[in-house]
Amino acid sequence: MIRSTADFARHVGLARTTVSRVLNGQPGLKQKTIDRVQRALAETGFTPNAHALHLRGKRTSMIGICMEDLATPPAVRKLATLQRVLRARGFSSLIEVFTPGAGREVVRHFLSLRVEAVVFIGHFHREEIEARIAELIAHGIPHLVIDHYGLKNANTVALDRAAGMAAVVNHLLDHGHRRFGLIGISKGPVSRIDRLSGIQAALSARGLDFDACTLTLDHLHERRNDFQYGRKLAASFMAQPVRPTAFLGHNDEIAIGALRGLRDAGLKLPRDASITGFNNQDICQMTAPTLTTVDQNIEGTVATAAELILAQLDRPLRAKPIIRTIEPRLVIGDSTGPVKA
Amino acid sequence: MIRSTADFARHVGLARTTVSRVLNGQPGLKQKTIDRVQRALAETGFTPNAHALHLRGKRTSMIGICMEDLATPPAVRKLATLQRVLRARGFSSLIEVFTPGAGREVVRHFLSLRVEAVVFIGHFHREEIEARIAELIAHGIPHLVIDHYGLKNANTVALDRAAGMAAVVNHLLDHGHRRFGLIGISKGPVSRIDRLSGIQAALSARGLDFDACTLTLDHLHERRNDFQYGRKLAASFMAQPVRPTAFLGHNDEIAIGALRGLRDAGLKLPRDASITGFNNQDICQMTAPTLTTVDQNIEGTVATAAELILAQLDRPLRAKPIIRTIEPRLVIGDSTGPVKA
DNA sequence: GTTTCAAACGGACACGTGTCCGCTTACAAG
DNA sequence: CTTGTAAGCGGACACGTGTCCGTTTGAAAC
Repeated sequence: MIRSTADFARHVGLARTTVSRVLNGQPGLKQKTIDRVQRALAETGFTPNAHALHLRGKRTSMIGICMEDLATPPAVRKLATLQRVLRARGFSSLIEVFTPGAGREVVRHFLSLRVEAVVFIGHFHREEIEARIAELIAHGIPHLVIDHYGLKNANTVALDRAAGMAAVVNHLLDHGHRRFGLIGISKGPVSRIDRLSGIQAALSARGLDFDACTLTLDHLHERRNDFQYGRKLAASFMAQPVRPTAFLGHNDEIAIGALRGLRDAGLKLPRDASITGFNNQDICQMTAPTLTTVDQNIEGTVATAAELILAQLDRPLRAKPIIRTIEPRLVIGDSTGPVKA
Repeated sequence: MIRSTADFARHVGLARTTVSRVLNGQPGLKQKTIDRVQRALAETGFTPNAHALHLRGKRTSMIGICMEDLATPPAVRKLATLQRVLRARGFSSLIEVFTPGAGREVVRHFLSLRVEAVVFIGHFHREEIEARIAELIAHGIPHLVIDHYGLKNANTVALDRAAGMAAVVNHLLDHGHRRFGLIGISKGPVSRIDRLSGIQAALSARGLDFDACTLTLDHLHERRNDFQYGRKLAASFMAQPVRPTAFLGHNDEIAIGALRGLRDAGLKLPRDASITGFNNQDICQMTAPTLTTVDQNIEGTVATAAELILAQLDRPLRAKPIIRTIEPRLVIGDSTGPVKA
């Protein structure tokens, strides 16, 4: 078994140094010798040990990617896109799921492998990820966070979810809606570009009061962010004495669940109610009616992210964190329409 | 910047060898010294260079994973599950998309990184993947193929799709159906465990003729395996003089597309027609009616795959390929029912 | 002050690689 | 046959690590 250039050179019948010079394209070699080595290379499939190369000073060309999870379609699409972009630039992707509490091990592992940068995709436990980022900075390793906006000292690329929700709300306001049901959009700690702040901004821009215009029933069911949760919430809304004319879903699954819940209650959409999702997943086109939603512009997000990461590789570490906001795009489907007269 | 145990030892004020002995838990050290090193370790976050460790003889604990694509939900679920299982066993996952023509580079890259095994997930260009597997065998690297059944000399774990389709067909036969429309299930080269062979087997087991009982219109539209394709196919079926009473979808998306197409044409399901999918994705529970489908048992598949891969690591390479077949499970939804009287 | 011994030190080596550099070939020109 | 030179040979080194082993240190015991 050929395990080293020494083995390989023996196999070809040349000195190790000569083979090495061929492999690295150095001059002063007879064409015949070069051909001989190339042929043996193709035959045996020998590949120099990447670890030894790195030890000698070669860059690892590895990028660590920490995923919040590998279950939600938008997260996976970001990962897939990022992997493709990085691969095209000659980098390989080391992927780990950043489970709460195991973050330290994940980042240590990346550090021990001397990755050139670490990308985080998703939303994380704030203190934990900030500690990891601080660790990376201390080691001089570039990092980038996709999605989780508002972290201290973190280079971030995040969708302007507020703008997305504002577009949705404006679209519905234009259709005459004034009472909004929030499906899975809870009130809590909010950053500048979160969904809730976008709703608030859009409403107050038209002189409407947020609390008067919106209704949330999230406390009635265990929060799950999926189809069944949306369905249950819709049923609960139907049981209310006065119900909203439009429903804002936290994501597409939950919106489709709510859509189903409303139809179960006998409503025709968009005649009797409007409903919107978020993310523009494939399923938005599979429902009847098709779902009005917000496209994340994942291509743009990842392109920006890749650019930022790669730009950091050869330069010294920046002191000031880089923040980029991605503009979403409203995708109008058949699930929204004029408010019922 | 601390880049080596030498740097780190200098930082702590100890000899490199002493630090190394602490890191590797050797005896004969004063507790005070151990504590001093541990503390500095926690403070600086120093991690020994994994590449140097491997050069010294330590295993890489890396597994290469070749994906056919990262876009289809079942493939991603397999990846996510496999990654989780491997991580739990202390292995990290190096993921690459195996684009046609680039297979050689991907495998070479894995070899240069001295991965301990390579897993392929999906269906690939037959000759290319067989060449890659031969290359891996020649290098003494264990491999495993998930899904692509029938490859020469390949260790394989694959779903028995024939059994899945047979279960579906039997379910429909029990409901009195005798005319089946194939939605995206084309006749072509077929392996023993492919969907088509399952349909054929189930029909002939009841003395029915395959060609008389099935109808395919795949030639009418460009093959795409998605929602829109299913929808178009359903419309085409509706235009036929005699139409099937049951439709067999190649996957869930296509089935849901067909379901939509049939409803567009005014049919009520399952009263006027039955329809089935394949894969048991989340969306099967989101449609009205819910979709009868076939569950892949991804957990079982991946558990088997992981077990096989890990079992190969410490033993010498087997001469005979290992083949495991996974039994699917019929999931009955509301999209199938008795044939219209 | 002397002895004793645990504990730390530090030089060496191997792992696989690329590169430098002095040495040995072999072949062609004279 | 002598000389010149291009081409290949092979020893050495560094990279970061763990481990072996002989040497030094320092504090406790006497």
